[in-house]
Order: sequence, then structure tokens, then C-alpha cells
Amino acid sequence: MARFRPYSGGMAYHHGNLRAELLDAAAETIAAGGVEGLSLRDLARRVGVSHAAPAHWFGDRAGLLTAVAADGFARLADDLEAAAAPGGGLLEAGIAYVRFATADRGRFDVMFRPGLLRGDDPDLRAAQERAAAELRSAAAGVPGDAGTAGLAAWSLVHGLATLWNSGAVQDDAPVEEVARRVASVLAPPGPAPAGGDR
Amino acid sequence: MARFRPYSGGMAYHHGNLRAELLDAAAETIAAGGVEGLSLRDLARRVGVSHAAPAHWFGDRAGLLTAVAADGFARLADDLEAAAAPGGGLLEAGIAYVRFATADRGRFDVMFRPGLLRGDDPDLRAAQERAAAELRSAAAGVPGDAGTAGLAAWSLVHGLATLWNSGAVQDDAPVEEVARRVASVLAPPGPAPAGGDR
DNA sequence: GCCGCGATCTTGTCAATGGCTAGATTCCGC
DNA sequence: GCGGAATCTAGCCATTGACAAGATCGCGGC
Repeated sequence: MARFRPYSGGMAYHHGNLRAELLDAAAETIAAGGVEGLSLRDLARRVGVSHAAPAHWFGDRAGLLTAVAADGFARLADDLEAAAAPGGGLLEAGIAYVRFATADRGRFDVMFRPGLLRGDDPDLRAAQERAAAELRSAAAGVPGDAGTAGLAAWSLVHGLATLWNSGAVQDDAPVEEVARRVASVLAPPGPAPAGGDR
Repeated sequence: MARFRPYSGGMAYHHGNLRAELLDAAAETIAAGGVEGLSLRDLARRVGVSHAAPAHWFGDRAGLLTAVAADGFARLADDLEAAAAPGGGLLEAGIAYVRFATADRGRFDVMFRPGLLRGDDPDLRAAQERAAAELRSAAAGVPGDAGTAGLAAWSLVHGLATLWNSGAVQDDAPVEEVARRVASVLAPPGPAPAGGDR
């Protein structure tokens, strides 16, 4: 993602890192004011380029948001992978999911809004697939019907994150703690869950 | 719906039912193209009034969306109440939640986006409170810590509905069936209620 | 050394939008 | 049937996203 561009001259033209900077600024702005609060022109102003510069990199608004979402899925996949690494089970993956969604809110807000994105973008699809694979691997080994149990776990953490981000959850504790409590309802902390029914 | 117009004369001025019709058309449009696809002017065109007519009823865009959201919370509360009526337990309430969110997508899409709404609107707050009360009453009597279990149940159905609406769920079965399977992971169908299946 | 070509960014323009103000039309209480 | 208030329209402005055309720069080839 972050292309390093060896670069000598002044900053007039050829900003040097525009694409990455636009993506970061976009995520920041969305986190602060939602997707509808993101204006391409304001974004350009923020980064210090002309109002048409973003169009060169992303084509249009959908292109920009698609890149933000792809970035988000890649980061989520990284986080899930890290959470699964040593002795982390489904519970740790769930907490990582919620942590990402609440900490990297700007990107998360865009990731599940297909109406705003170019669903056929190759980068987006690849990142989505990587994140999905991490989710599947985290949910592997749960008792009962794998599909249903996995979907339930995903729904649980996704719903908690969404509700939290919307301010609907009344809890003074930090998100991770709430996530741990809530997720424990489904996935007891121990790696080998006991109570299989159905 | 709500085509009835208690008026005798022509419909030049004084449309007769503008507010309700704008709300319905707005929900419909949002369901089809998302909130960002909703233009006040297009909405006015659709209903056949001037571009400034919506402003009279709702002030601005936030006012319109607030009214849509309030309407949505009221309908959700009605549905939850109906689901709880005879022998419905937490499971039935959860299914009703998912059914509402997927069937009345236009309204649901707006209900949990505080950045788009006027959070201090009295109608909105009242409708929210009514829906919250229904949720609490549905979650009453679950085992374990009431707050955590209730939040887990809410997160589960909210997450499933959100994921479903975003197209992230790969399942050919109708939503209600998926919701029943998923929600059963948390709330086994069995305990008190007599209403077997359906 | 420098030249040309493509990549990168800018300026200019246009239709559409949200919001505001002023005015037209109709309803309703008296 | 009259006057005020509710309802809707018309006109205007700043801002936005998208597009087109041009300016500037970096890099490889000679």
C-alpha cells in the first residue's frame, strides 16, 4: 500500500505520496463525521492539492471509498491473523474484530456498504477474501453446524461493534471488556468448548 | 399505502397528505439506494411537489431522516410487541427484529446513524424509548447477567440483520429461517413458550 | 546533455443539490 | 365571508462531484 517514492524536488507538483495520504485523510474524516460528511473537495483541501487531484487516483467517489474499504479489509485481516497467532481462539478473534471496528471506525464504516463501493474491484475482492478466510479459520472447530455457529459468532461481534459505534450501548467500560463479556456468552474462554447441543 | 386524501378540491396547493407521503417515499428510496442516494429534490419530484416543500415539513435533510427514523423505531416497537404477545419468547422477538430490519430496510438503515439525525427530537426519543422497552422486556428472564445477556442477544440479531442487508451472508434460505437458526445458538427455543415451530 | 513521453496535478466549467428568503394559494375559525 | 395561519411555490446562492483541457514534472533513451 504505502508506496515509497524517492523524490527530490519541491512539493509543487508530484506530491509524492498523495494516494496514501488521501486514503488516510479520508478514513480520518469519515471516522469524525461519517461517510456523508466526506467531501472530495474538502479532502483535497485538507491534503493541500487541487480539487481534481483525487479523481486522478480514484476516478470518482466510489473509487475512493472502495480503496478505503479495501484498506480496511486488509487491516482487519491482519488484526485477525495476529489475534489467532499464539493461543488465541474464537474469543480473541472476536475481541480483535470489535477492537478494529471501533478503533478504525472510518474504514469499518465503509466496508459493509456495498452501495457505496465498486464490488468488482480486484483489490477490494482480494482483501475481502483474505479477511473472510481469517474469519473462517477462527470459527473452525466450533461445535455444531459450522456455518450457523460461525455466522452467529460473526453476527454477535459485528452487531456489538455496530451498536457501539452508533452510541446505542450504554456501558462505561472500555469496548474490549464489553466485547469479552458479550462474546463469552457464545464462546467460553477455554479453547475446547464443552456444551455441544443440536 | 395511505393514498386516502380527505380533500374535495383540486390538488394544486395543499396536497393533503404530504408529510406521510414524503416519509413513505423517503423510506422506499433509501431502501432502494441507501441514504446517500436520497435527494430532497428528487423526493419532491417523486411526490409531485416543489423542491422546497419537504423543507416546510422537516426543515432540512436531518429533520426528514429523523422523522423516518422515529417512524422506524415506532414500527419496530410494534413488531416486537406483537412478537411477544402470546407465547413468544426471546427467540421470537429476535426473529421479529431481523424480519423488520430486512423488510423495512429503508427505515432501519437510518435508525442507528446518529450522525444523520437530530438526537434531541422528542418524537425520535419517544419512539426509541418504546422500542428499547420492548427489547428489555423481551430479554427479561434470561439466565446470567441480565445486561450482558441482553446486549449479546441484541448484538446477535442486529449484527445478523446488518450483515444480511449488506449482502455479506451467503445463504439461500429466507431470512427468518436463518435468523431462527442463528438465534437458537443463544436462545434455545424450548423453555416456557408453547408455540412450537412455525 | 537533453528530449520526448507518460504520469501527475491544476484550472475551468457544468449540472445538480441543500438551504434560505419572499411570495402565492388555500384552509379554518370567527 | 373575512382575516390570519398553514401549506406550498419560485428564485437565488454556495457547494459539490464529474469532466475536459492544459500545465508541470520525472524518467528512460539517445
